[in-house]
Amino acid sequence: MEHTQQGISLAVSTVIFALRPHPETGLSTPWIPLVRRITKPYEGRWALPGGWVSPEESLADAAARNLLETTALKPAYLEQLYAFGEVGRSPDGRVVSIVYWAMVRPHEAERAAEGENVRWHPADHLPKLAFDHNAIVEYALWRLRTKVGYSRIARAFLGETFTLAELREVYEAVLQRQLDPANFRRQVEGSLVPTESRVSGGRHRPPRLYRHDESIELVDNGPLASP
Amino acid sequence: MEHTQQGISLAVSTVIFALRPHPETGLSTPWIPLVRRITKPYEGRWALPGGWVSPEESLADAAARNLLETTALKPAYLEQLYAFGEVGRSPDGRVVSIVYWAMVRPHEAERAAEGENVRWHPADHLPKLAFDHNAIVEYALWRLRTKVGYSRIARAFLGETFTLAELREVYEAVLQRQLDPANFRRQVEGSLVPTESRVSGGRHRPPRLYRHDESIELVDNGPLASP
DNA sequence: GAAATAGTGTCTTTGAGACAATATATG
DNA sequence: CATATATTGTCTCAAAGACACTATTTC
Repeated sequence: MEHTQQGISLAVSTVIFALRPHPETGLSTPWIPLVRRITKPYEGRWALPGGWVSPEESLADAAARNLLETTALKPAYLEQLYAFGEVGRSPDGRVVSIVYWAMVRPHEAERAAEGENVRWHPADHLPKLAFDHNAIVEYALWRLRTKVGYSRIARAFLGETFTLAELREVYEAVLQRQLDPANFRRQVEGSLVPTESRVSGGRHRPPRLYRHDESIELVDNGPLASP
Repeated sequence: MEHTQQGISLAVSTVIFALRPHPETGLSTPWIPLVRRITKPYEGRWALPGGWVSPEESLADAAARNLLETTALKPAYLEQLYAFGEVGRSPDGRVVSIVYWAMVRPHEAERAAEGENVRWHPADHLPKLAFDHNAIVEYALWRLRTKVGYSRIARAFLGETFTLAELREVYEAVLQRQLDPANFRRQVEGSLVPTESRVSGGRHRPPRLYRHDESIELVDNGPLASP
């Protein structure tokens, strides 16, 4: 195990969210990729993707690199969640984990390397994970739901253009409740740019496509970022 | 310098807030204690109190211990702020700092050990600090102001009992604007327990004393805390 | 035209805030 | 009683939500 001269190891892990249909209800719901541990503490258990921080990379870079290496995913949004450093959280030495959380677009999520040791799970129905990772995912879910309520990050789950129905379905998937289409439109319309395109093909009035207002930053660069 | 086997040092620092009169306006405003650096990187500069994390203590314990050692203060509220880990933030090796922020009561703040190398400063008018500490204080101030708006932490600046005017002055000091006494009363009254005591002595109608609703937790135990 | 969703209009409720009015202490 | 703050009352405005209604496409 790598560790500091202090005898403390510094790790980075990431809770990666993508939206997929729920296995039972079929409704869109958050999923996360987990990695099966192949080394000693908690061997065989599912865990959050992560690894050690190297001296030449920032914490966010370490999170992004690790995410790419273990799942081949590039996140549309990445934000620091919390630093977990309780003494007994790893049975095998002292580990402080800086945990990030991320959102990936559905097209990106399909490319995710899935296999024997990497698999997606519905975030609200996880097996018993290694370390304190169950509690960490709970907290990340809480942060996702809270932040969707007061910011515009929900659109990180979508592509370049989208209909209001698609955006509403993202909110419904995250918040796990139905939203009124009429009221929803009024709430988000001001921060969206309408395009001239519409989506035809459905057996109903074709909806307009919208685009993100580019003046709104999607990536969280942390408190030190200059605006 | 202590550092990990990874070659990364793990530090803890704390932004400690107490309310005192502003040197110019005389109005109550947030102050923070700073420590003068007596060792090489940024020697002579003011910096946030902090130190290295030892393997036997949690991050929050390390913050509280360090706070006690350098300023002799016990916080009424302590919460993790952010983990700062940019590569170049210390000119002398790689340092990752887990930063906490704290609130202390006025009675406690008076006991603070002040001297040549420890001094209180108004948080909105600081000298050029060591490392990235100016930006960190900015962020802590932002967190304090934001959180006062949607939670009940403001009362961590007060003692056991207090009048509504005293509580309102805390909000006014943090938010830096006047609040209507009538509307303020209605907003906070539901979460306070009225006592039978009143404060006499002023040349006006004596105000009632209130107490915290004990069912509301003041200390932030982090996302892993079981409720 | 039937079905289905897109999109608009309107009413109610709720909370924040401005501000007037009344209450009760001290000197 | 004058003064000063405590405390209550009332009005306005804005946002959220419920829900009726109109629009436009495919089949």
